[in-house]
Amino acid sequence: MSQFSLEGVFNEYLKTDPIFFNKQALTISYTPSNIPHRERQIKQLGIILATALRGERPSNSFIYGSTGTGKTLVTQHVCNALEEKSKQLNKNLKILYVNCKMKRVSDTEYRLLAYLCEINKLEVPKTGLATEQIYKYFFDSISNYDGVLIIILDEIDELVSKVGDTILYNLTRINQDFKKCKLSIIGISNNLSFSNEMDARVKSSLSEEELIFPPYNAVQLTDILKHRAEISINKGRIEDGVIEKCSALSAQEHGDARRALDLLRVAGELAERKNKNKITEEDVDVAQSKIDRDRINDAIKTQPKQSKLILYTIISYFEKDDDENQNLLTGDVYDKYISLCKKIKQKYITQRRLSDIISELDMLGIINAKIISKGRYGRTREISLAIPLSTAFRIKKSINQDLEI
DNA sequence: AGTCCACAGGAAGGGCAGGCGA
DNA sequence: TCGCCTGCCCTTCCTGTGGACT
Repeated sequence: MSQFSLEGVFNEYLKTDPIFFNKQALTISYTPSNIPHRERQIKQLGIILATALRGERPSNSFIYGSTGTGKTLVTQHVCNALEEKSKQLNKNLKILYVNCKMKRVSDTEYRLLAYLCEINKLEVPKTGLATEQIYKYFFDSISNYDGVLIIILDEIDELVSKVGDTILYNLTRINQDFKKCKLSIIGISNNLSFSNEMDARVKSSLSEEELIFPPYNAVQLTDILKHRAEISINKGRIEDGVIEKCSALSAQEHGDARRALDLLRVAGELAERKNKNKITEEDVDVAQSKIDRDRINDAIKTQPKQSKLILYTIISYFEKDDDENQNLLTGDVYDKYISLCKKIKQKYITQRRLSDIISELDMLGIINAKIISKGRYGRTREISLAIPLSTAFRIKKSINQDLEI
């Protein structure tokens, strides 16, 4: 067996001329000192929250905008500044930030409250208590707090779709029940039509102020990327057109700045690994497919066994390149899925459940499931793959290894 | 205009795993 | 260990629906 030397790998790496000098600046966790093209929103939110500096309750606000439009960044930026200022003025201000999408942290009423307790420095069990009890703990913890409390609920649409709006209703009641604590809620949502899904009372008390974050266009994205590249990538290491390409690709995807930053970062990493002098447009292309692949792989890894089996069934169907070109319908998937389960001696689920799983796979962007009506022959979903065949085959292979089909 | 197909998808609840306090 | 709680995955039962067919 040939002995390969890690020492060699490390030395080789250290010999290369690094492309980045501060890669952190190209990640979402980085908060830049200035946020281009969001001046209006920063000012608007600043005006709303400034009332906290006089010890008054800021209006509840709702922030809308699709992914990567700077909602979270702007909110955190304004809140940080507010916190700083309130310290100078010796005012009581507490800001609790929760990302409602984080699995196992805040995707249920109980977990959200437990998390709020936790970041409010109150220890509660992660599970085991009645939800009422956890409400009591949280309310007790803030009932005597004399000051302004701002709760930021990021991805609030996820929360409401999973657990309903009861929790929001209960939170908005705090101001009536407690005299000292002045609570303001900032809801951040990717879904523009989301507020229509809420109870009218919750909606009216939550949306006292509304801010809209429009998607960035390609020119604005270029601007943002140039600014970030300056503080993260060594001079002269980006080929002309790379930043523009990242911007253009991301502008197509609803003006998502996060995506643009990821593209540039991953392209840089790829170029660095190949020991290239400059990041090229070709690296951006490779980065694009790598990001898609990683996203899908991560999504599939966390899926339950039955989801994997169903996805396996669907991919197997498209693998056969017979010229029938027939559409795959829910009923077909179910039949094929049942025979697969019988073949490998697995328990199988009902069609009702399968229907839900197909919806989930659709939402994950792995398949397209369009509802169609075939008139006399019923109403069903037409299923196709939303990912390249090559990626699908790779996924199938990994499910195969995982489940030993 | 009415029928009927093949589902979609809502509602309610079961069973199990896992965590907690007593 | 037991009882209680939540989360997750699932089933059962049900109503709703778009459009080809009669």
